[in-house]
Amino acid sequence: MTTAPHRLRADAARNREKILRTARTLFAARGGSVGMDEIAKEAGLAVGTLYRHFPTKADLIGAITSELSDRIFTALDEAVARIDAGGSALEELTTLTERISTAAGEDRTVKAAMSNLGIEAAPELKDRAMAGLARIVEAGHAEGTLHPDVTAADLVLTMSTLPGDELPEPARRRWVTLILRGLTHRS
Amino acid sequence: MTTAPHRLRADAARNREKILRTARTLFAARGGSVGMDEIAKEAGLAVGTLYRHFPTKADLIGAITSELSDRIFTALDEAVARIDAGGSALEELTTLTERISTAAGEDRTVKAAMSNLGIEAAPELKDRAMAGLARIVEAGHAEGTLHPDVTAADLVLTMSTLPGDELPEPARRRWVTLILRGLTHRS
DNA sequence: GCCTAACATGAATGATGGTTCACTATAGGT
DNA sequence: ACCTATAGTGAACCATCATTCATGTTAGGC
Repeated sequence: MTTAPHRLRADAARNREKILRTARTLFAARGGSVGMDEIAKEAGLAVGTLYRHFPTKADLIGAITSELSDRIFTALDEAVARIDAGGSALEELTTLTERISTAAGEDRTVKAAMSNLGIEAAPELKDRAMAGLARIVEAGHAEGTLHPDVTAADLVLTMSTLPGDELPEPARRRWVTLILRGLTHRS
Repeated sequence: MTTAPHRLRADAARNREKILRTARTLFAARGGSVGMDEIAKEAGLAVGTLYRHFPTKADLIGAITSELSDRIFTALDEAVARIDAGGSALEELTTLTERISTAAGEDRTVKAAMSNLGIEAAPELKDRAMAGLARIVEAGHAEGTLHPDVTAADLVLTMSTLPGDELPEPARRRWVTLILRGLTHRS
């Protein structure tokens, strides 16, 4: 993709990892409002070093958000795979929603990424999400467990409005229950 | 309540209103991130004047949020009154949710106030909300239109997670439909 | 062991935004 | 008309941040 001709020097590679690890933790706990200075200090480095690796704060956030997207899409793909292998769509949807809800409660980056999906996410990401969710919706309709008029867009809506750490865990759990009730077919 | 011995001078009263009017509009459109300088300029006043009336930005936001709470509680009380007068709980809940959803989409202060209800709102406010919503829940159970295990806390959850202007109007409408489906009794 | 391209450092810069205050203006009672 | 308590003004102050850059350090090829 990028030209990337140079192998990183050993110390540089080490520092890069330290930065990513630290930023992951701080962003998870307190969101994108943590300062670059604090990230650097916490990583035991100077700000300048941080900027050598990530020319902009947006770049740093982007790198971390990107890692995250991978993990989330993996979970989605696995759910779809299990459904294709004969698994229950309702069960997979439930588990997936619960997992993302928990993650959104524990990591503000997850919450932010999810909120973004609903609105200004790169079309590329949104399309990939829609594609996976569409498979789940299809299977749910075939199963008769999903309300007939529910669409993939509804699931995007569901995922993107999942509450974050502003709500305590029990409330988040309850929330998932209520939402899924609205999506599933009346028995 | 407060000692409030002094009548405001005419020009001061006029300016106070100008400030509130302007702040209402700006906060509605862009949230609490609008600067004090901008509010003052837009109101045709100097910042110092703004600070004479509201010693702190938090005070200004508080004043506006407070006005808002009144309007929202009025809507809630009216809904309860109509139910007491024999109206349908389901219908009132639907209308109330739709109204608040629309308001949250058009006014960021509403959205913020609602989000706050879920978490760090003054117990006084939360209690008042719970009381009104409890009446609706009761009536809904009696009617058989609300899912038996739904509680007032669930309605607080519903109201406090209503999406704001990050979602377009149709998505907000759809969202209300889905949520209400999760709350109402399976027919 | 030397040398230098890579890398790290952290004080300084510039932008933003809340808040203050010494000074000026005026409403409204006399 | 006059006086003064009230009110208004806006430049300046300060804290917070992202970002830069002149200077010092070091990994790793020779």
